[in-house]
Amino acid sequence: MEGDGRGMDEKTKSRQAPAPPSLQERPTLKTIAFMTGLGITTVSRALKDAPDIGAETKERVRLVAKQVGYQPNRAGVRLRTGKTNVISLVLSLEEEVMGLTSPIVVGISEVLAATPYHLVITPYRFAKDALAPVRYVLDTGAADGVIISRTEPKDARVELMMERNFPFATHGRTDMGLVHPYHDFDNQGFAYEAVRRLAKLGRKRITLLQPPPHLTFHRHMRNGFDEGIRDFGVEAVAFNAVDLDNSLAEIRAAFETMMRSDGAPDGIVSGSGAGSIALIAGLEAVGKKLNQDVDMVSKVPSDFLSWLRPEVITMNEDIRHAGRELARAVIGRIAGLPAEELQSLSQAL
Amino acid sequence: MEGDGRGMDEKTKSRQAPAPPSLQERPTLKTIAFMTGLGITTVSRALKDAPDIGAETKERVRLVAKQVGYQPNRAGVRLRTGKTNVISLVLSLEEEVMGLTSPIVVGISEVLAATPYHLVITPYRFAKDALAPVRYVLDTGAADGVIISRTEPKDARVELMMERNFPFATHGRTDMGLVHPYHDFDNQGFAYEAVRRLAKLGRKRITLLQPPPHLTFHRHMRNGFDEGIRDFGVEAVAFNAVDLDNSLAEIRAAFETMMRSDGAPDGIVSGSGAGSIALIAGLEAVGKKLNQDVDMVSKVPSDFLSWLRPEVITMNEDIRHAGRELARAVIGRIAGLPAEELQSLSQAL
DNA sequence: CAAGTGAACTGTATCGTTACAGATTTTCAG
DNA sequence: CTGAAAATCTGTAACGATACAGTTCACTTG
Repeated sequence: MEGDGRGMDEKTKSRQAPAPPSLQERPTLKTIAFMTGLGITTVSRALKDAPDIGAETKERVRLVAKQVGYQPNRAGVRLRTGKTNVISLVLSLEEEVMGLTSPIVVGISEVLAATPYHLVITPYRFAKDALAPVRYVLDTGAADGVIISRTEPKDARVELMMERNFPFATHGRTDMGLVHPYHDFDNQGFAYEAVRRLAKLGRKRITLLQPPPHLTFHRHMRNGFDEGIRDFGVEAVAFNAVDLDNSLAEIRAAFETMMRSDGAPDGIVSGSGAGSIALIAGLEAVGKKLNQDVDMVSKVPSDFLSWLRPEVITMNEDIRHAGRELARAVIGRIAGLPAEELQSLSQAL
Repeated sequence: MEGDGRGMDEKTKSRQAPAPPSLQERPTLKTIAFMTGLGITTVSRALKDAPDIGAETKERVRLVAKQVGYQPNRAGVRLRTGKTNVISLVLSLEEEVMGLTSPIVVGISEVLAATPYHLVITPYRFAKDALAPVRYVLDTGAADGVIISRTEPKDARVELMMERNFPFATHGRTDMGLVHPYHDFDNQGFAYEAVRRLAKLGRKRITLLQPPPHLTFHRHMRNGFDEGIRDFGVEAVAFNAVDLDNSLAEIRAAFETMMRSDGAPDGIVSGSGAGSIALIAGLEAVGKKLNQDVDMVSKVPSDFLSWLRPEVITMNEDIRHAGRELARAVIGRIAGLPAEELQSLSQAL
């Protein structure tokens, strides 16, 4: 077990001459101080490359520190300075459709690996509790920075963190006139391009499986879609019964109903890979065929859909990359870079 | 920002009569001590329900603590006691096939939410570095417990943590004669049942897309498969060119080759949903059809495969449940429960 | 009524680190 | 050679919590 403390005070040591630190334990500043004959403060400052420490001393300290494998005790630093070296990824336990979470986590981890930051998952159960985990982090100082997703145009979390001047990055943009770090996928571009391709294939009546209306990227995707409809002279078919947050079963059922109706579309734009699966199932349930009765363009997180339904036109969203960008953004914010420089948008591959 | 400290010492306070804690800041024991007129120690012990504190006092302290929203400072506790209240999930950044990570994380989070534990992701990049993150946690005391996956029969990580008597749980079993907490899916049962079903469908020549040989569940799945082959009087077709760790493209290519060869199988057992997709692609590339030329049974993490290829017989592995079990297991271990009681095996749904 | 007992409470030191205010030595201008 | 400024280095206190060793004080008990 072990590490930071022992949970038991050893016999009180004489106050003046500090006993030599046990060499068995994990090295601390005291260990290095003892080995170099310097004071603890000096060692601390030497490792920080402070200007009032001699060059040769710094070298010596660094050498010994490396030799004994010194790593600052996180609890000590945190207690003294308030710096946690933690980035918190705030996750909804509900949005468990098709695990987009994994690649984000991997992307973030990749970037954090080269830093002293640890990644902590801070979950919340229901959409209405989204503010709670953020508040928790702010109130308890549990992290130095936060990454959130499922961003809304007027996002209370963003507002709160801006107000407290707390470093964060959002997956998705907001629309409140507040400048903050974000990474987003160009959903507008995606939807526009999707409509273009369908139109080019001769499709006339196009529908969209869209994100839930309260999320920002609903607007983006919707805008791109609507522009496409206008620019390419095709017709939009409303599909508002369900959105990407519905279960696959619900999407399938709703789409099946739609495809049986009179005004069934002949072109489909799907905002997610998982949703596409449900759409395809619904489609085929009514006996229609891809590339024949309808065409479909889908945003996908990986290319597995192409393996099973090569007829679907896929546009790839690199979520792992999003994770990397988000991690860079928060860290940049913590380092004090201006938010303007920490915004990025990525295109479909 | 903030929380734990201010990174700046306020003007030195008089030593004897401790200044009243600022009411603006986050409450500490000192705050409660001041409000109740008790000593800091008393407050601490009252909140711990120590036997030497009066019942009425405890009640008073609890009330005030709740009132001001007291939450123990994690850094303080950690520094003093070594207890981190952190569970570390050690993850390979490579095993990024089809994100099984998400549901595990969600499952763990669900359980930890009701405890003071936080979930920290500790990644490692390459298989050969698997020991490094575990060593890191042990050496730095970064967590109170660890969860690992991709367990091997002789697993160096398990050995190390057992030796140091460090609480952990493994996703998958080991085979070293060491008793430790684990959760595992019954891969043997799965493979046996899979063969049974294929045999029942009249399939005679059956092959297996298996896990990489160094992982424990390779043996389990293999054993179940081999037993099935024996018990149901069918023939096993070797497929050793690739395993579940290969890329989908590689699996597909290898399988295509196999299906073109003389001894092509007519029944397939697939150890993963992602692998199945590659197999199906390979299969169809050579013009063969499911339910016709071949039948296939696949272990899947969710039922989306059934949506696109209902012909495939699927057996569900509930990975989220695995996450929950693993979290319970580590916590149980930390609480001192015997390892024997913290082992679980789950069947396909 | 002195001494002992137990209940209830508290002060001190400490975990590892860093901010701050010295302390000591060296170096030089005058 | 003197005094002051640099250049280096160091002790102390504090962050918040807890283990330990008391301290108080009301009661028993003989």
